[in-house]
Parts: sequence; C-alpha cells; structure tokens
Amino acid sequence: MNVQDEIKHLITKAVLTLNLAISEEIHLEHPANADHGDYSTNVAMKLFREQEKYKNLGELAQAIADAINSALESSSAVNKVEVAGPGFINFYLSDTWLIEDMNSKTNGEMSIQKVQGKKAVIEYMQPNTNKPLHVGHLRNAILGWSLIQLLEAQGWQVHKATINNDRGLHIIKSMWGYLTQGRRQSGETKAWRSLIEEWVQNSDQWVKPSDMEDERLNKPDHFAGHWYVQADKEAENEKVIQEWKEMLIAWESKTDEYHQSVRKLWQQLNHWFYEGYQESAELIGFTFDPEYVKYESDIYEAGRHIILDAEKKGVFIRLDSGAVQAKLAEYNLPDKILLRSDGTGIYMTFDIELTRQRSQLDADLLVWVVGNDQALYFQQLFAIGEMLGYGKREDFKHFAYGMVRLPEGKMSSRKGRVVFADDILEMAMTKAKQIMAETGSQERLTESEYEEVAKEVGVGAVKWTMLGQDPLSELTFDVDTSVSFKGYAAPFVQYTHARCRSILSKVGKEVGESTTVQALAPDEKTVLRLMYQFPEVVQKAAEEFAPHHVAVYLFELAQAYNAFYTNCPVLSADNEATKAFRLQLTAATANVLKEGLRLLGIQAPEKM
RNA sequence: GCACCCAUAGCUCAAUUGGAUAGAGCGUUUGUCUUCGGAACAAAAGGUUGCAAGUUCGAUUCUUGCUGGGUGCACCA
Repeated sequence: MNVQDEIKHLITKAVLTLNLAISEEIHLEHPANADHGDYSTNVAMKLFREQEKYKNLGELAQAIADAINSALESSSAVNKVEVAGPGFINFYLSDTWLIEDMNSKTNGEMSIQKVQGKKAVIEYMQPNTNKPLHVGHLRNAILGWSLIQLLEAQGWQVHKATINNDRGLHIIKSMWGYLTQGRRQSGETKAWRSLIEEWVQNSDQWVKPSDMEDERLNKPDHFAGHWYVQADKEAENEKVIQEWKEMLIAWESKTDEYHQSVRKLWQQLNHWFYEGYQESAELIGFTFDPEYVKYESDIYEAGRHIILDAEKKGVFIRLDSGAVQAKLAEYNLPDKILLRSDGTGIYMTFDIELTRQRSQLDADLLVWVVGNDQALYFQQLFAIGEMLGYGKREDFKHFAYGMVRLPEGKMSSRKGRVVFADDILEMAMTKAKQIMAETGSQERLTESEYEEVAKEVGVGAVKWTMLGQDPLSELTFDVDTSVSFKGYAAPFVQYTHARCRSILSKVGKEVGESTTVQALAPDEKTVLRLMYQFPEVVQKAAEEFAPHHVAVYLFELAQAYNAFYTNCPVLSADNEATKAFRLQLTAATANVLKEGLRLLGIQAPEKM
C-alpha cells in the first residue's frame, strides 16, 4: 500500500468511528506551505454540511484528527496529524518513512504503480515527404515521445504509430521543381513529359544532394524541400498548374503512359526525404514500431472503398456534384466532404482507414498527437468513426498542443517564414559546446565525449523548451532566447545530475545502506519531501497528457538538491553515518533526476 | 457570423483540477567561495490573476456576459 492509500485508509477509519459517512472520494493534496505538513485533506469541510452532530467546523475537524491520532500506531509513515486553517487536517510524514523511501530510490526502485494489460496506440508525427521537419514537428515529436515514455512507465503496452503523407500535389511540386530546375546543364525549357523521359534514361544529368553548394542542402530532406520551394514560386502560373495536375493524374492512374516514370521519380524524392528524416529522428531520438508505420499512398485506396461502401448503405450521402459527404448535424459539427467529385481522396479518406485499422486492435487507448489547429478536424474524424461503428467518439483522443509560432507571426513554409528543426538543434548544440568550453568541460571529457555530451545538452535544452509548459499553451519560439541553459531548463537539471555523479564517482564503490536514522537537517528534509512525490507526479503527467508536470518537478528537486549541496558537505561530513546518509541521498537524487529526464526524452550525461 | 483555444509580476511560464499568505525562471539590485563541479546558493524589489456580475465556508480555477489575442469552419495538406 502506498502512502496516499494508507492515509486515506486512516481517514476512512476515523470517520467511521465517529459514526459519519464520506459520500465522495477522499481528496489528498500537498500543502503549498511546507509548515502545513506533507498531505492535507478537506474531508472535514465536505462532511460538515452533511451532518448535524457537530456545531462548528473546527470541532468536527478536531474530532476526526483526534480519532486518526489515536490510531496512529498502525502507521509507519505518518507521525503527526493536526488541524489547521479553516478546517484542513494535515498529515506529517515520519523521518523514518522518508528515509526508507529514499533508500528504495537509491537502489533504483521508483515505486511507480503499474497498470496491468493495458494497450495504447499513439500516433505522432505526420510528416509531409516534400520538406524537412520544422519547429512545429519538433514539438510534436517531443510531446509524443514523452507521452509514450510516461504511459510505458505506468505499465502500458504502447504502440508507436505514424503516418507519412507521401502523396498529393505537394509531392508533385517537389518532383516538378527538380525535373525542371535540377538539371546540371539547364538547356531549353521543355514540357515535363520529355524531361521525365530523359531523367529516366539518364538521371545523372540531374544534380544530387552532394552537388549542392549550400551545405544545408547536402542533407537530402532539405534537398528535396528545396525543389518544392522553387516549384511553388510558379503557383500562380496556370500553365505550370496544368502540368502538376497532369503529373498527379499520371501518378495515380496505372494506365497512364507515364505512370511508371512518375512513380520512379516519386520514389527517388521520397528516398531523399526519408534519408534526411531518419537522420533527424536519430538526433532527436524518436522511433516507431515498424508495423505501425503507415503511408498515405498505401492506404488511401482502402479508405476510398470504405467510404463508397458506406455511401451505398446510406451512412454518407452523395452530393449533386458527385462528392461524398458525411452529415454531422447530430454531432453539432459542420458536414465534412470525404471524397472529391472526381472520386479522388483527401486527408479524411485515408484517416478513416487508419481509424478502422486501429479500432480492430482491441486497444484501451487510441491517441492522435496533432496540433490544436486540427481540433475540429479530429472531432469530425471521431464522429465519422462512430458512424462507421469503429467505437465511441470518446474512445478516441486528440492530444492537442498549442501552435509554435515565431516572433514575426505564424510559420508558413510558403512565405519562407519557417525555422527548420535541424537549424534549431544545430544552434543549440553550438551554444552548448561554447558554454561547455567556458566551464572547462574539455578537461573532464575526451574529444568524442565532448561532442556527444554537447549533443545531449543542446538537444535536451530544446526539448525542455518544447515540453516545459502546458501543452495547450502557444509557444512563441524566438531562436535567440527560447533555448535556455540556466534557470528552468534541461541543462540545469542535467548539471545537478552530473554533480551528483561526480561526488559518487569519488567514493567509487556502490553506496551502501545507511542504517542509523538521525535528525534530518532542513535542507536534507526538503529533498526527501520532494523525492517521495516522484511516482505521483509521473502518474499525474501520464493521466493528464502533461509532461510539464515532470519538468516542473525535476526542476524543484534539482533546486532542493543544490541548496542541500551548498549547506551540507557530503564527502567531508562530520561523521561516517552522516556521510553515508548524504551519499545515499545523492545517489537517490541522481536516480530520480535521470529517470525523470528519460521520461521527457532527455539524456542525463555522467559528466558535462 | 458560428465553434474551439488562450489571457496570471517588465518578459517567459507554474499553481496539486474549488483550498490556507497566487509561486518559479529570466531581467534588475545586493550578498555568499580556504568547500565535494559557480551551468551554483541566499536575499530584495516586482500582482486589483483582462473587465463585470454570479455560485459558497473559500474562485486564478466553475457559470454567464463583455474586451483583447490565436485557430478552425475547403472537393488544401
């Protein structure tokens, strides 16, 4: 039984001995003021209105507290109960229990309660294969990854899913741009059909990523994106738009004379994208389960058939234009087109197939990690899922997060106002290196360690910025100032962890258990009183889809440890027992910080 | 026009889902080093929680109405 359950049990028993009954779940909280104890309950206030025995609230609260106090021998965790303020009953944990709890964390046991047999599918990252990842994708990847870690820590079996948007006009544009402008020797302007014939016969006449002078474009996903930007400059040109449409038809129609050629070029550009995407994924540190990696090009056809079948059964309706539409008035939502009048699919088309696939997995939780701007879209998708019998709307969760914006305004790749993920990460890593150099990291680290740690610190700082606040709040990302290395930031926590490891490395062998329980110094107690809360914080973060709770907690713990560190010498403590205890505390702190950072997807280097 | 999200210290954000004196970081000012990693620690200044009502022992939190910002309402992705 964990502490919270134990305390709730004490309360329930006490209330029963007074011949009263609690009608709702007992709510425990941590008082904001440390003087008010470790846990607090408002049951007396709740109960007061429902009874007549006690004339005033204080009397009732005191009676409950007295009843608990008289039964306190049965509890090893609580050593004092008091009434305070308008009727709160406050619980004070015993030092013995706090130290016991710390010892388990010294041994790496985080005491997180696990659920059994729960399965979740979490979709995150929906990249378009025509351009490299930007800051918005970063937030998506980081929040998604953290949510996965949090659920796994709670015992969930999590399937990491993604969908690659690899078909449509946007890809065609990249292809067209490359075809018309990527030739080494640009000759006369030709129509796309003759160009693609020449490309198929001799693709060496066209440039490759390594040929580009701009270093950024050597990375293949940026290379692919470059041609998209070039092509899009012609977006007002009717003749060019006509070419794009023709290419799209050739891409779709197997009977088209140029189908094979267009597909070949499509594969080449996708290949470049995935090569660069994979590199970014490794740097950021996210992966997917192979059987849950889906491609729009593979599944949109299946989506079409679902929609057409359902239309025949009268679930959807066909408009005069020939398009198929879902009527959503009964859900209080605007109607949604599912298939164009020419029969081709849109986003919703393949998302319906994805939803169908996942609904058959017998999962307890299906999550889509997508920006808040898609809120209505997902309400519509979930309603349509319900119409098709895939489950109830409430079974599907949209984990929405606020937009990442730049100081100048909304990001738009079309207007060129976009910041690439790679650029931000690189700047952060450069800044990390610079700070590390100033603080003498090179004396502690080998050259390759130095590079590796700079990566962990720089990327960690970016991740913290992306998930350190409420997911729904918008994030104005100023490249120069947003990625912080001090204060509320990943490097502060990483630094504290490295500090702990440094002390521990000086004693070499494993830290043994300290058996004697001594009076705790105030700074020691502050650390312990935070430490036991770790499992609660993780649970809350997982339940609420809110990784920032973990970040806030880690920051507080690191602060508390640093205060302890300045006031309480460890290695040169007054006596051996104190030294042993403080080493324990140091090891436990290091373990919690490292585990907490891991849940956020952030590394905790031993030295930095 | 309708729907959703947001509004808290100069700036960026917390606030245990209705709790006790609304807390941090950055920035500003001032301290701490014979010490285990100073990317640190301690302190000061900084608030009518956008505005106005309501609900109750108690409201940053819930309700309603305003104001201001964002997003969405495509046969785009």
